[in-house]
Amino acid sequence: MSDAKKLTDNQRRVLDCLSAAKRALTAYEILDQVREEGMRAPAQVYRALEKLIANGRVHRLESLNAFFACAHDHGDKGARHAPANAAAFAICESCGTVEEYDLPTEVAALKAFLGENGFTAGQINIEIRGCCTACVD
Amino acid sequence: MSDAKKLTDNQRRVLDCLSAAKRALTAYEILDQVREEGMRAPAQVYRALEKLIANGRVHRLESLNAFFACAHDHGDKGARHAPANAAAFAICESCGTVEEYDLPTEVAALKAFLGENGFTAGQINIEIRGCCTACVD
DNA sequence: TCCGATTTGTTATTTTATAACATAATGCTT
DNA sequence: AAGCATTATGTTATAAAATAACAAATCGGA
Repeated sequence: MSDAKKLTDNQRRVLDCLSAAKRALTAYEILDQVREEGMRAPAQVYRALEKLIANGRVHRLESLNAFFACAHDHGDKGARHAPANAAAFAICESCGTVEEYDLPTEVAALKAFLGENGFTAGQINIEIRGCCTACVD
Repeated sequence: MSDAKKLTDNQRRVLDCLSAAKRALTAYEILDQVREEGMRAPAQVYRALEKLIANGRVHRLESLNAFFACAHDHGDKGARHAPANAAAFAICESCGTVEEYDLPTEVAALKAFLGENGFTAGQINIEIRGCCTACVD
């Protein structure tokens, strides 16, 4: 009873494309790259992304309207995200590189704070714009 | 030498519209409401929003593609956000209500953590989807 | 009052994302 | 293996969100 869902061909194409990038790609950038593999329409890409996101294999970076392959292990044995986990994304505004960080402590603190204010937290999204190590020179 | 910028008529119209809402409004929802006051085109709304965001009077909620009036005091004397501050937005998925919370401690911790990883943090965006007090019943 | 900078109004276009629907593939259950 | 539901696919069209470009108007300080 593994959580791993077998990916369809289209989902695999989209995920491979994202995994090969260090930065986030828009749906249309992905489409450009998978066109030669037979995917022709935006809806096909968006559908694949929808599933990949549901599986925890891809994250959507809201502030970029773009998508990023999850840094965690999602091998065929399927170690997907536990729902309680959450990540923060550091986005370099110079080179576009994205780093994903796990912040279990910080996220727990945030949920606790919100809970005290009567808010039941679900999906948490943390995105930080800035400048990465390679670009500070 | 106040930080307060005097708002233009269009900026005032857009801000008033947002201030009257407890939820975030999209640019086109704003446009619908200010049409009767003479604003006709998306570009006019987006331009007003751009300035209001730069002034710290309005926040953009990235995960909604929508805009929200800042909860802080921005009277004519102009207490705008210090750049170091950051906020988190709790978005109720049931009623759409948005609550803005200051999280100076959490944000400082986040910046420190990123700094240790060689990342210089700029704009920080934290958005939490969930369920508000009024909607848990 | 003059000059530069900013704001405005406007039209057109780009970018991002869904709707709708017929067909095809997949995975159970028997 | 046959039937049946579910899920995925391909396709066309459209909606929603944001920006480009440019001429005209307005604002604010020397």
